[in-house]
Amino acid sequence: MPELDAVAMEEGLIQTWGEEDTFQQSIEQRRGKKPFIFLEGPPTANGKPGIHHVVARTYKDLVCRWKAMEGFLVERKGGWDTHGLPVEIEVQKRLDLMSNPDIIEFGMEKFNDECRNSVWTYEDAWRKMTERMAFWVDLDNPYITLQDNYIESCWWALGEMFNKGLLFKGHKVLPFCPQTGTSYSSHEVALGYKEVEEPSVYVKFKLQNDDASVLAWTTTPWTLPGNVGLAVGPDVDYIKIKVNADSENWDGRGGAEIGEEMILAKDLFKGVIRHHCDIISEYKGSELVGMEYEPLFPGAVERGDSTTAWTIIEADWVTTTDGTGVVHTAVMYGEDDYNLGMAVGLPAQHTVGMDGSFLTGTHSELDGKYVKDCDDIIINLLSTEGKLYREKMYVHDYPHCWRTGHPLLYYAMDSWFVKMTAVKEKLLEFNDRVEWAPDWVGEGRFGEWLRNVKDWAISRERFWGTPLPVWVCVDCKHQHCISSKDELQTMMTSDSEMPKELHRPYVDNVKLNCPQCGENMEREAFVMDCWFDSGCAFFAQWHHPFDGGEALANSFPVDYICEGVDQTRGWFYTLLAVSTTVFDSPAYKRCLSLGLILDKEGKKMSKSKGNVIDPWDHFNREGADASRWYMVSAGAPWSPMKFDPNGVRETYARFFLTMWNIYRFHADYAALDNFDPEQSSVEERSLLDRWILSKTNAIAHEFHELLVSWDIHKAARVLEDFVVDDLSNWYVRRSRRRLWDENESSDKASCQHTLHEVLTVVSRLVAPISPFMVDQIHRNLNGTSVHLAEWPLNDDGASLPKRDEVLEARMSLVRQLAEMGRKIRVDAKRRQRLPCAEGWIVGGPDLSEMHTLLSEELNVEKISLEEDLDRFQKVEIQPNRKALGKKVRQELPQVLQALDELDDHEATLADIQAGRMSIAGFTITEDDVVVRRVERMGYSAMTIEVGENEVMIDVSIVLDMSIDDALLSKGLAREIIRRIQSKRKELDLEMESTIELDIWLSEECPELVEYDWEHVKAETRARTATLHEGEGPSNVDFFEVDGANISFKVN
RNA sequence: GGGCGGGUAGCUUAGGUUGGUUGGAGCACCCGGCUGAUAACCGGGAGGUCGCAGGUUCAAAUCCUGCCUCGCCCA
Repeated sequence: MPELDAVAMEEGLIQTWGEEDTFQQSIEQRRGKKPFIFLEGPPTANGKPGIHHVVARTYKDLVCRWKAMEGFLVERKGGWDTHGLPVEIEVQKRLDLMSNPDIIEFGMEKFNDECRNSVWTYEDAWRKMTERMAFWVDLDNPYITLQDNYIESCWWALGEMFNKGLLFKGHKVLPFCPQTGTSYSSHEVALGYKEVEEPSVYVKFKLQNDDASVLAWTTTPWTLPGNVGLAVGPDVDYIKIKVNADSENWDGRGGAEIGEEMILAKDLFKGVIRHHCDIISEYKGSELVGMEYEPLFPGAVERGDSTTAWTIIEADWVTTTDGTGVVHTAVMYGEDDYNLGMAVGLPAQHTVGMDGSFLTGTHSELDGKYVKDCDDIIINLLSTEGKLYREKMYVHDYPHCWRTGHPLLYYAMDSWFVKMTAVKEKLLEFNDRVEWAPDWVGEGRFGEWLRNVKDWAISRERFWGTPLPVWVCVDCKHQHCISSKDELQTMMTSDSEMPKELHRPYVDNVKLNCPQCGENMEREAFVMDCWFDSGCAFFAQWHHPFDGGEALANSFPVDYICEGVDQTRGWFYTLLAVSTTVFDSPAYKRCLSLGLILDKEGKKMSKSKGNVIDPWDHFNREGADASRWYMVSAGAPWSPMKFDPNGVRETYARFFLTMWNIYRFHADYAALDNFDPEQSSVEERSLLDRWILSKTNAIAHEFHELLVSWDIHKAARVLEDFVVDDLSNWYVRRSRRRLWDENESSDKASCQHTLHEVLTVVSRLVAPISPFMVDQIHRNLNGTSVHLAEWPLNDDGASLPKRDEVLEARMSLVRQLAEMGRKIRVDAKRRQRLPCAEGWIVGGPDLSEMHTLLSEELNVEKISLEEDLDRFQKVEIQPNRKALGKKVRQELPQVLQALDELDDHEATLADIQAGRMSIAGFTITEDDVVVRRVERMGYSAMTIEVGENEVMIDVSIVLDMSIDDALLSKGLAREIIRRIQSKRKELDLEMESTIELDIWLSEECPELVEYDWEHVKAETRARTATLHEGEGPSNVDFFEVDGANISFKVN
């Protein structure tokens, strides 16, 4: 058996899987079985795959593999997300196209071609990563969001929403750059914050039926012509002041006459008003509501049918942290403003065009000018009209265009919405049906989001995406939403052509005949939010409803999705949004939400920080098995994971190497003995075998239960501990001698069968998480791939070996006693190789069957059960704090101290039993104390408490530390054996080859008796052996024990 | 500002719902031991204000309140 090269083994298996098409087989062999539907959240292949993608794909894969082994039909269709802003930005950067007009000039067709190509930049890298990490998914027949079929399904879904009256056109206030003609996502906005100093103004709004003015503050004077309302907090306190004297130090324009009256928030008045004045009355904000004021720029905005325009209105978000407690409201230039305006019916009219300059008719001095150049003009206008109280320079962070550096304007853009607020109750109800892991993401984070659901703005003023299939009549404004290619064909005008594909600019050229008036209809020039695309994945992947009706019927709602927690408001939401509005159903039954991946310092991984981990570093070093196992066992799936590269190394060394060596131990001897599990059978298993088989049963059940409850990390840890601690460090360690036996023995066969069985079960349990090494092991043991095998729990564990809990408990005790024995030896400075003559177990259950195990482990000649408890043990009384605390409460410290000061525990126990014991006025009963039997001083011994709950027993182990010649001889033999064995290993001898041995014992050596010498010869496979007295020649190996020199030579 | 989650040894973490003996592991470090499956393993040592401050209690890592801090999402 060659040394382990995990990477080579994994690469070899990938090839094997490719050749025998194991993935396809694993599906085909379960054809006809109940399906388990996994939906792949489509990645975008225009970014390089990173370690976080490996994490997500591991969780996706392991659940699918597990379910497949459970007997489900688990088809796994791949998918690619190919639309969206990041794609366009990438291309824009490369081609230096700064703005939408630039793109149009460059040519939309060419631009979209570039986008289409750019989408596949890293497809190969994704494929390689996917294959190398063994994520089994069908990448040869994936769904792709840019394909016409996919788009047609999305159109159909939008058509359904339109027909249900859920689609409407409104405005959305977005950060907008007039220079590039582009609105920005929050991500892009974050790129361009700059600290700037700008004029802010306190403006007097003269009331209609009152002498006073209301004072409002704004940092964007250019929005003042658009003012149509003043917002106050209903519970905020406001005051009316009257100027009674001039200000002593005035800076800049503006001012106030003596006798002038102004209204503002009480809390802010001191910081705002520079004049001497009297407070003449106080109001709650709610009392001001409804008061009318004079428009600042008459005629800039048409009143229309609004009854609330230029009045005071209430808004609960108004605070007194800055300004005047009165918020100037220009409906089209702020999100709060817009929402408030819609709620109370303010006119929604622009005063600024999309080029960033004032519209004609705003004001003669402003019309046609770029708004940011008008601050000064506006301030002057206000000042000369007596409408300015103060100006003040203001420093703040303001978002700027990350390309041009110009300030962004918050601007109400035309936008199409899905009326999610209309289906809020449904969303909540459907969400309740989803099994979330962890549950708090569903109830908390996601539930919170749904309870505050907003209408979904689904249109984007972009080029590369699913075109919005809404056409509007140029004449009668009738709207129509196209639901299919056929419908498009039927409705388009005779001079339109069917688009060559369902993208811009081709669809833009199609005109429809208006069913209302017969005029032409033109498409609304938007593309859809790419989240809409992916939200349609569960049916669009089958081209529903045009094809694959059956595929959908069998696969909806899907059983399982799994993505990062950042998808809560992304994909998790859009799937539910689409399924609720279109299908009146949840989209998925189970959702595993994964934590973010951080570097080992807990920082987010990002290219700029340079702390991104390349998965290939680990694939090529420890392999994909260790990488996957590490990621899964490092913490709960939903916890943020600090990725420590060293952890992968540890996982490899501790778990995989150990597992491989267990396998190799079995395989080496199986090969020597021509072991065949089919041919031979075994009547009776030894105690050790029955124990590890019982543990295997227990661990398989536990592992399964933990997977079911999504505690995947705990499952992995439990299994790892079993393999390392139970299987390797106890079962195999204590079984080595059994397989060394060269004769056929039933005990050896029992051991081989046991290892074969246990390794088979372990392989199957590990397979979903780390699919490589265990497949190799399973193939070698059973001749078939583990991925085609049955899950060990499929028959509720009936095929697993028998459980024997009594045996498990006893073995657990023996192992604890072994540990104690080793500790005793260290304390007594007794070398492990020097045997002890005798050992005693005091108390506890009958472990006589296991005495041999223990004596071998502890190198004790003989272990026996000591019946006379008092020989090595004494009674000790300890407080039962729980019982005593309830009884004596605050007297507990005294009682504890009194108990601690007892010296004759034996007598005290008698008193307690007789009811004669009392402390601080409390009678101490047997329930108040724990009676323990612990080792007596002066013995090399240790005691442990074993049992459960009520029945606790003390068990001690005692070792005899005396030395005699027989022991010394045995110890010497063992020293010699160990040196020669390591020499054999050093010489790289075959296990079965024999040697010629010479030993020289110096005078100081204890006598090596004949029996032990024979033992040396047998153990070291010495063909000839000679024992010399005195110092050995200088050219041979030599070592020292207890001051005596021993030399030896191996040929 | 709001919601959710975290903060335990140098590092990674268990425990926390049910308050009760000395807060468990692994890695790394030191000492010792063992070894013909093992790159391992076993025993010991050192390393902890269980984020901080209050509170409840005879008793708090655990329950309560406030704060600090990190992460994500939202505003």
